[in-house]
Amino acid sequence: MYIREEGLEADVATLPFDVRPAAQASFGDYGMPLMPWAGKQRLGRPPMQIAEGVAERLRTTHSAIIREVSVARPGFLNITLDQPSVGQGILARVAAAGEGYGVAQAGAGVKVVIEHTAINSNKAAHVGHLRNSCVGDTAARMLRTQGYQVEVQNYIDDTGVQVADVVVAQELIRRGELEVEGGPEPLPGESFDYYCSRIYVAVGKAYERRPELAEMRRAVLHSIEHGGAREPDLPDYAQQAAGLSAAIVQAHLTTMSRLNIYYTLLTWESAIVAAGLWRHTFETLRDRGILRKPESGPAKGAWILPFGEGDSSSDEGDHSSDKILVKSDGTATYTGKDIATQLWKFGISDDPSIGVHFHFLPWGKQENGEELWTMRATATADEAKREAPAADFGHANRVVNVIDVRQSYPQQVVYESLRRLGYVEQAENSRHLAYEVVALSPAAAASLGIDTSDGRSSYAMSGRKGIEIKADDLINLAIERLLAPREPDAAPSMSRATAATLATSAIRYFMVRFDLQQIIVLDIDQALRPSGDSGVYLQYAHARAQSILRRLGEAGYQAPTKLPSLPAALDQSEWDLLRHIDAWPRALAEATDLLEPHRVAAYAFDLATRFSDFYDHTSPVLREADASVKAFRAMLVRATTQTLRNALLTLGIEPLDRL
RNA sequence: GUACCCGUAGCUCAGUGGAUAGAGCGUUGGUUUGCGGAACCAAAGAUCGGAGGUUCGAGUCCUCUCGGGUACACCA
Repeated sequence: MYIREEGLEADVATLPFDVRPAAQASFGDYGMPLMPWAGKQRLGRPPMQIAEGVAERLRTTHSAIIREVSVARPGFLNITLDQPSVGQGILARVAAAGEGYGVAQAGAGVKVVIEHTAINSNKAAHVGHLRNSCVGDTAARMLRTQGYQVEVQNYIDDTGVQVADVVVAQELIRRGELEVEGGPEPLPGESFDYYCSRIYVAVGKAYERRPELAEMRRAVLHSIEHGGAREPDLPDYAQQAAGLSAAIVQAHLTTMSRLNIYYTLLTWESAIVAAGLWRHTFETLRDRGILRKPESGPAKGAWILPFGEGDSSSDEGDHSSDKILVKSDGTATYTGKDIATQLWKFGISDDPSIGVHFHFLPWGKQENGEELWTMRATATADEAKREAPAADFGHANRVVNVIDVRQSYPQQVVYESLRRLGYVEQAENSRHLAYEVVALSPAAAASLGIDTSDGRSSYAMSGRKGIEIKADDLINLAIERLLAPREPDAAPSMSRATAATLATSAIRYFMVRFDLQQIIVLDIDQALRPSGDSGVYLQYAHARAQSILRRLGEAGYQAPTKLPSLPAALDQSEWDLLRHIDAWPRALAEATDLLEPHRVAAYAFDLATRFSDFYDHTSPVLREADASVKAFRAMLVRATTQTLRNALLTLGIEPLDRL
């Protein structure tokens, strides 16, 4: 309008409309820099003059929601809103949307397969895996709010040496040849995955002392990878390994369900190999001339994917930038099988003529009531009756792989392979959601008996060496700390169930509140702190708000569902709270587009602090005499709980109504 | 060697190229009668690792550099 009236030649669409919340309350509510409009390529006049001009036009429109328009150097347009009318609109929107406040349809009709957790099936989950699962589960929940159809897959590498190692450990224990810290038998109350972690560490030490065990390890691994091929007098290692993997995965699922983390489908590396998906993928890559088989050099006899600029050498020796997909003994590498899995996720291996067929069978009901499915290469006639159609799984438009940042290079190889096979669109719709690792603080490391006298600021975990904090241990410790009386003589103040929910809140919040590229140096006290910027604080804010609503109801007060008008003057804390509630749908949509869960955590914390502000700066709703003020505040509290509730659910935290 | 990530208050971290860089923890001092104090208020605490550059404007973008981490395996 300004441009037209001034008779200026400019394409309005090219001008940035960069409206943002004001940096300071004294500027107004929203600000918009008009400096970018000033350049010679744009309007060609000083920014202050433009700002004055636009401000004048805005003033003369007499909009109901704008109370004041001002201008500040060097060219900001500041807008102060009419609080009663804008606030009324915000409250009405939240009330109308309810649980759907923040929900959008940007992803309608788009199927996303998101893979997370993916813990090797030979040991218990540790806090590093927890970050993966919490980030992945939160991302899945975020995607669902935007209308995406989300399938959560948990990929289990059940064929590698780590599983073989536990089988070797069991065999050595049977022969009475393995020394295990804590004893070779499961301890009373010890879960199976914990027991396996223990004997896994023990067998690792045994390998160092007894090099001749390498032969046994190789035999077990070969048996697992080829199934059936075994000496008649030896145990069936393949079957033993399969049973082991299933039991450990079940233990992982139990751990994750304590944190409200659930899945749609378990995918197994053994099934991908057994169904011929890997063989088909390999043959396709080979037949299209994408692979090479060097006759000499370090990769002699292996099938490689040429990658990068060729070979390079450094002080540490020669490196090939090629990626080996098939080892010289004919077995596939991790990356090779990852390419096959990625193709399947997109539904590319669907063609019946390929002959790759998976059976999808129920694994069991999860605690959230949803069925978990598993994927197998074969099924008995009986099982086939319970099978789900293969079309229900995979066939994604977009694939998200939640894997730590150290796997960036292999992931890049996977996506590049898709591209070279001609699946350019699928390659572009593949996303490696990379996160940094969890390391241990010196205090945490010392608690595991590690020598920290070298003064390093953090210590890497290692499941192989037993240097790790297990997920269940952290959860249990959190519960104990919450149950511990705050005053020396006081009785426990909450039930065990409440403490468990709070522990979940604290841990999930802690695991996602950092930027993904930030290494988390885990300090137990910091992670489980129940005050300040924490999941527990969010729960208290929510419970306090709920308690106000509950007591209003008990007093027979019926809050109106619609307000004829708001009080003319709002308290600053009321206005700040309203504006932040208003920001939720946009904050959630942006966080989801960027797949940055920490933004949701930050939003929830900001909302909770603004509610606390409001709570402490206004007189109690319960005793409010002025009917219109009471109605407004009751609705504001209701809108707050609704928004906070929606944010907590997105974070996978079950909101508590009372503590 | 090559590539990527991190460096912001004593500590742990936020921070769309935009106005006076924000939280939590810790420190110091406050808040009883009023809806749950695991809360709130106030104070102190930052030449955003360093040097150049681009820009009307840089913690944010570019180049160089210093410190820390990771990857470049027929491991997983």
